[in-house]
Amino acid sequence: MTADTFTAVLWPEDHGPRRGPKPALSKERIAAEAIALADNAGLEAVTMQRLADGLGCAKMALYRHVPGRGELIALMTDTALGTPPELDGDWRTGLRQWTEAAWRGFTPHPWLAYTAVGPRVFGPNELGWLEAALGALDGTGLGPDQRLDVVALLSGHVRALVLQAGGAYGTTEAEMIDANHGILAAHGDDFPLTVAAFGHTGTDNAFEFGLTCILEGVAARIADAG
Amino acid sequence: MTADTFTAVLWPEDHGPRRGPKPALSKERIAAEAIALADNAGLEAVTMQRLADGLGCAKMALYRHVPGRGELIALMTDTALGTPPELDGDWRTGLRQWTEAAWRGFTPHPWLAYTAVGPRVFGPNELGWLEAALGALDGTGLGPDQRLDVVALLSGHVRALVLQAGGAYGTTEAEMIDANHGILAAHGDDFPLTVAAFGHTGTDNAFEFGLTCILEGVAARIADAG
DNA sequence: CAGTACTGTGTCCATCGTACGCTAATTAAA
DNA sequence: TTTAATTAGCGTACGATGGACACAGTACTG
Repeated sequence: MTADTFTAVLWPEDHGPRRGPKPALSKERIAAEAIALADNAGLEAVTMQRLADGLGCAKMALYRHVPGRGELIALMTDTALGTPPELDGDWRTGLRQWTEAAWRGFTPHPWLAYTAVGPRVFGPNELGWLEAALGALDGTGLGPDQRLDVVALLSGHVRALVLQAGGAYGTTEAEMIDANHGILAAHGDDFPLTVAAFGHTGTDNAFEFGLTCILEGVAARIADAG
Repeated sequence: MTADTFTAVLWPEDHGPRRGPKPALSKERIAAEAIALADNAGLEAVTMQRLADGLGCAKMALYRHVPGRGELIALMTDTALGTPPELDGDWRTGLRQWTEAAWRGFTPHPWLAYTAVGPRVFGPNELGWLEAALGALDGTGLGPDQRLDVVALLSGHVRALVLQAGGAYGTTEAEMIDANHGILAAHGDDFPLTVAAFGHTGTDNAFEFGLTCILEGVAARIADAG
């Protein structure tokens, strides 16, 4: 019931010639403006009013093109994901390319980590990304379930890193870091290992570390299966 | 500035004897009721009004104990996380215990996957979980940054699995699955591998698969470092 | 007993998503 | 060419939300 409206927005059908006035708005324009808004001011800044202001139209005009806010966010999400990358090489280099492309794609749109998550209706771009990753795993001895697990593992890693690097919008990331430093200064005796871990300046590449770990583990499973 | 209020809620200071009327409410009661509400009806059902109704008080009474909704959610989060587990054995069995305990802890509170994420002010329980995981990694040759990376990897895996298993609250998970089946039925020609992957009934244990992959990869890095 | 600090409450407000009906524009049918 | 059907954008209105603020009563302190 509600899911139908998501499908309608994400998979538009080509209607014939329409009758009324020429539309001044379009799903594409709305999505582009909403994405820009979310990139600049965070997802919670994407309100119907602000969106309409940015587009120079009335708030209610948006509802002619998008049934509601949820569907709008789904549309933003699939649009911002963009078209999937072309992969080459064996499964390992292919998956590495895939994950790095996803990382590059997510970085300018940190809010994707909140919207491209959980049970949801897939859009064409998202399905394309999934298909590309499964293509890299084709020919390995992994079963269908396990291939999906691997994709979930890699996309989960990208999301986690985006969240870690990104920052909450309500309060600044620097504020949070300050607050946590203050907490550790006050209660650090109870958490010595944590204090020690945060004491060192983080110079390593968390994305690379996690990606290598995952691919190493997947290689072991492929070796098992083969 | 805003982060201060989070610290104040999560790390309460012991004030001396207070003067006014005996409080009928407490942070603990509020948190418990809010957690129950979120477990039953989803995080977005946790509204100040409903929370007050459940507690039998006026909406504004809540603000005497919790400065705002954000801080309330932070409090719910740290409370629902509970106390960290005791680990034994080598790093590998310790981390496995840790991750399985987190998985068991998250399952009754799927909304944790949305709240225990991103830059945020840590509460005592959350720091305790972190300390426990770092304890398991103590003695391995990994550097401080890499230890934090491992913990992020494991907690990210738990979150991803909770989201996958849980379900969106707005629309039923079954609805979403139906919608996606319809989409694949209509546009499946463009995504043959995806169709094939979803065609098989998922009998595997995604949590176990991912956990094993990650631990295998971490073992390789520890071997490198050692 | 006075004063003071604190809890719970009622009222009020800006903002949010969105339902509904009107108007004007455009094309299909007569 | 007229007329009817359909559609885009808009204005108004409504319920729900988070929260500011002032006021009441209550308990401890002097």
